[in-house]
Amino acid sequence: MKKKDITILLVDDEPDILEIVKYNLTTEGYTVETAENGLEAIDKAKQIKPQLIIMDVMMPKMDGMEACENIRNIPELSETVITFLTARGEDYSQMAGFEAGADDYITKPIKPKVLVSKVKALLRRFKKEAENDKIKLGNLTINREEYKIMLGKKELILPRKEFELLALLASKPGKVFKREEILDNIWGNDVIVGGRTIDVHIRKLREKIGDDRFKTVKGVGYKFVV
Amino acid sequence: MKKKDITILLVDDEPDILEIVKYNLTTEGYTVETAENGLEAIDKAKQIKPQLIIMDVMMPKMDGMEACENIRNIPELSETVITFLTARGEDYSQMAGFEAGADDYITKPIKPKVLVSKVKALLRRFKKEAENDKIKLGNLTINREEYKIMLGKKELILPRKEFELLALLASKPGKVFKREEILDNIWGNDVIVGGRTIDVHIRKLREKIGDDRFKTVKGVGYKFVV
DNA sequence: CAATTGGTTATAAATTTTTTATGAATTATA
DNA sequence: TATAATTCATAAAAAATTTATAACCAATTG
Repeated sequence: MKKKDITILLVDDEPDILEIVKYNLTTEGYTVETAENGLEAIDKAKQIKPQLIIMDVMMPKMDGMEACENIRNIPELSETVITFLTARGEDYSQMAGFEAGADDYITKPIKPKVLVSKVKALLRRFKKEAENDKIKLGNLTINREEYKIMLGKKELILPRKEFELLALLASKPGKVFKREEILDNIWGNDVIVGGRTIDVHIRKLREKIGDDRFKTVKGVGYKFVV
Repeated sequence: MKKKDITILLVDDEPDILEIVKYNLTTEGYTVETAENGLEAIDKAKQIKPQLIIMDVMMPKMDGMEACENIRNIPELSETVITFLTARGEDYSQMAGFEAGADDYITKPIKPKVLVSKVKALLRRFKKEAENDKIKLGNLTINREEYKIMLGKKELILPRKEFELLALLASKPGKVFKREEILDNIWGNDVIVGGRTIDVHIRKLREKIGDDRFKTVKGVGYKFVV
């Protein structure tokens, strides 16, 4: 499952919060839907079957708690993770919230990074499904679960960075991944590495997987070809 | 959109910070404007419509927070990304800033490389616009994602400049692109190249794609014909 | 501490890009 | 029309950029 296919339902009565949280999650690549109160949330949840619901506790019409209980009773949403937005210190709501079936809390005021990493953590189990997917390309199989590569009959164990790089390039054979793109995906955009780091990893992959599978597009990046 | 067309508004009351950050971003190729307080920032933002505003939180006359709120209320700047400069550990500012409509934070002390990569990340969504599309013209297909050309059944890999030139001309078949226009688009306004550079690239394209596809309009420029 | 991994650096190699020089084509002009 | 002046085409050389690779170092792991 790609990030884009992960839908998050965001419920809050303050448009400002909706906007900024939605922005941050959308930027991360998730699909985000919004609702402004509990009733609307239940409706939307039924429709879009989100993987995650982020919901304010206090809302007009129907508060988060009540909505949560309702949603928990909908069988097709049993897999959905529900997390509450709550003002820091509102301990009582947490207790009550857990009884209502919430999985986690995010405290206000919201910090973008905390929010995003929390969401990622909560969605990990959904991503795992995707990660378990084996990528098969000709005689090459990338098995994420066991972190190994099958090259024909031969089994290869790659170090993490090499594995990730291969997995990235192989996730879209033919596509040229720009250096910047590779760095963002595998190193993260805060990590600074020298200009030759990618080359070195590519070389190692070429040694192990085969020289001809990795094409250099000079001035642009690299691509994996089948 | 080329980097040069991306304008960043930098707001800080310390001239040292302005200078060093401006230097780093200018070196990267961005156009950088500066302001020294919130009031000036709002003025300038209206004028130059920057894609990104990097603003100190604490400033005289009007602090970053207030300026941020103001800017967020200007419709034509709704797409502008705002990020704060904040001393590490100033958590309180993050909370408040988030509510004021900030998108991200950069913590002081500023590390140039981190700054630059962060800026790149923030601007990514603007750049993404023009990136992913195939141009099809008769038996010629320009595939930007894979950085390759299909000429009938034949696959061609062009060097970057040639690829960009072809993509530019082919983006409007029939239109005559003036030399100046080509230079602006592919080399950028401030890169100075000799008078024969374009010709040479055209010749290479003619060799690879076909002599008759590129028409010379003497005294004006070149056009691509189908 | 030995082995592995992730990363850097220096240098070589490859390729791309630009310039240069010369001739051809076109346009302007006497 | 002949001549001069522009402008472009082309091949080849030169310069600049970008990548490949080996060797090395630091951090981590067991």
